[in-house]
Amino acid sequence: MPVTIKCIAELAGVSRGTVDRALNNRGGVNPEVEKRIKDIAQKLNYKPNMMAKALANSRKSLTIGVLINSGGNHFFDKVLAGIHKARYETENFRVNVIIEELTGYDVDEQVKKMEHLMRKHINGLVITPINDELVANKLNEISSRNIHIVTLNADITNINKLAFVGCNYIKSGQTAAELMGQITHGVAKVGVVTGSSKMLGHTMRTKGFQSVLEQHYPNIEVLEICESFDDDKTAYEITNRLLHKYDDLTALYFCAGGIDGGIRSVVEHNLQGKIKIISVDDTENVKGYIKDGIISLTVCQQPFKQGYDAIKIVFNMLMDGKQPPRKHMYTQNEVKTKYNLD
Amino acid sequence: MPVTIKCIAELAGVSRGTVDRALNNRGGVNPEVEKRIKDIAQKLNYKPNMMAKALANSRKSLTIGVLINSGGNHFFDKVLAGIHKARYETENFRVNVIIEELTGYDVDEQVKKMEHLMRKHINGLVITPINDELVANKLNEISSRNIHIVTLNADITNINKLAFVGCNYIKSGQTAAELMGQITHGVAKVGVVTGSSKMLGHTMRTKGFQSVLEQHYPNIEVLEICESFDDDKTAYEITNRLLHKYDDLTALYFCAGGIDGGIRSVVEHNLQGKIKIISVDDTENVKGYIKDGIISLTVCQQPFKQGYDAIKIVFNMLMDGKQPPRKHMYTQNEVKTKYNLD
DNA sequence: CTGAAAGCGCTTACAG
DNA sequence: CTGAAAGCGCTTACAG
Repeated sequence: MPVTIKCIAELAGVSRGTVDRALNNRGGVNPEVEKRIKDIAQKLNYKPNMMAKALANSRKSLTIGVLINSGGNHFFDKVLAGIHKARYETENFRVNVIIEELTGYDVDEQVKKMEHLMRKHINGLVITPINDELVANKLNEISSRNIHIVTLNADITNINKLAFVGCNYIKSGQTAAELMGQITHGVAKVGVVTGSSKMLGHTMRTKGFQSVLEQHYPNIEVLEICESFDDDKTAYEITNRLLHKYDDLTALYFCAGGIDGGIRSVVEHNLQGKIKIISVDDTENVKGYIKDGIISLTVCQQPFKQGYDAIKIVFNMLMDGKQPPRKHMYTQNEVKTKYNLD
Repeated sequence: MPVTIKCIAELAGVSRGTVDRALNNRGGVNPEVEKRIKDIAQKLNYKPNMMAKALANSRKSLTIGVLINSGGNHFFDKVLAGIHKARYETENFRVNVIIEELTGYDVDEQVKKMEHLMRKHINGLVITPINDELVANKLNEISSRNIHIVTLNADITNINKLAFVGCNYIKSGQTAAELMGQITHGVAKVGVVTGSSKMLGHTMRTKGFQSVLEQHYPNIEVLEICESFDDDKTAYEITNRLLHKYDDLTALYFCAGGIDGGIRSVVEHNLQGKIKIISVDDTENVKGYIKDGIISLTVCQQPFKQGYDAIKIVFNMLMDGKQPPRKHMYTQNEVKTKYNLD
């Protein structure tokens, strides 16, 4: 028979309302009484019943806004699926989740959409922010209005947020480097195709990749690091250029969007299976390349979990005032190859 | 404003009690009325409020028994942690989780403990079964008494169960083989140290391992497959024997318990870093070997999630009669190397 | 076969 | 500063 607010009320000789006010620091309780109540709760190891809390709270309704750069980017399909699952689960609590999708990385547009969400009176915001000062300023303005912010998949510095949920980009790059070392026996010349130096995550991945090579694999040389801007056409052209320029190139690391374009170039040069390729994420196309033996392995980041957890973190804060356990909630860097793709 | 039982009651012109009885097939409702109610619910897309259901149901109390072969086996530490987390979360619903630990694989003892749990009037059972006929018979007897069974980490055939939660052992072995192929450039002589041919999972791992080598890596030869019975001392002796017998051995696959013993032998022969080693799971010791570069990589199986999900599946069945989505709930085969250990 | 009422544990507007 | 009461949505023993 678990301890309830009723037990505590009886032991403290007060009403249940007072116990509630004391335990939840709602104010307006005689300090001595409050202390007595808290002591009793402590002693009995009181643990509030979440279901009952939720039910009682369901008279108010909350809304969480989501602003996500998922337009035209299939990586985000699974992130969105995770968001939808969390949305479904939290419906019972009268929380609305409104999703705004964005294509590309236009700062003004992102800020505009943030303002749009504000007008809908959101109580929490999940966002894939562009790492830009204008965005940071707007986010700080939002957070100053007591709206809880979680950055999802991409992070931004100097803002007041509840948490970041996403990939540990450094470790992602390090893991790729370590495996590159292992599958090449430590001897290779690598071309790196990244996204954009303006994306914090992309930069960290290449840094992690290089640092491990420098420390542990002196005979792996990074020939060049090029930017695809997450675009297939650009990635195709870059890869073409790399393959022409370096005829001793033996490996490629695709660590951002545009993988399809890069692979097209490799196949057109009839180099599939001849150069070692490591990539990130496991979109349907990447899975196909792995099955075909074109890509050796890919380092993934649990996109579904990212979407799901981001919503749940805001939700927990809104419902119970519970902070997430850490500011940086990293997902696993999952290495996938032919036989553990799903 | 979500649809509630109250809305439906009003529209159907009956009481809320009747709606409840109809929607949950509790019987004793006029068939025509029942149909009318169900039609309305359908039309309004009624979705019961889980919190309210849970609260109302919390007057009955349920108990889930756990019988787990975790004695003296650190692999199960995380499985147990997952079980404890689920136990904590389900406490609010008045479900008791009682855990019985078992050391070793004695059939009689396992059956005895099952009977012991039966006397505590469990409503569900989570078990790591020994694949033995006596155990199967007892499990079928238990399931015939309407107790829901989930097999955890180890499976058993021919029993009536809700689900199996655990590793996809075949894919675990296949993944190891594929990576062995990649890190040896397809040329190696491998010694395999497995657990016991009587453990379904161990057998499947070695099968998966061999099948991929046969199909895709003709120049990797499996020298011998030996059984450690999950014991460090035995694994140590086996590995010693392998290293003496085959002086052309270039790789080892440790795919069950006893890894510490095997590694001790490798180190005593001063072969660390010289032969490629792939293992399973990520106990603290294994993590150390990976950091030291003795083990190249390890294929893990999300033990925490296994424990957590097993309890949750029984719980969902008990609370809402919800079947798990699949009979075989496989966890990810996670490949871990130096930089993505956690 | 059906309804009215009490209850699960917590919250809150209202009255004092 | 505090209590009594109604309410969140669902369930169930009881009476008819």
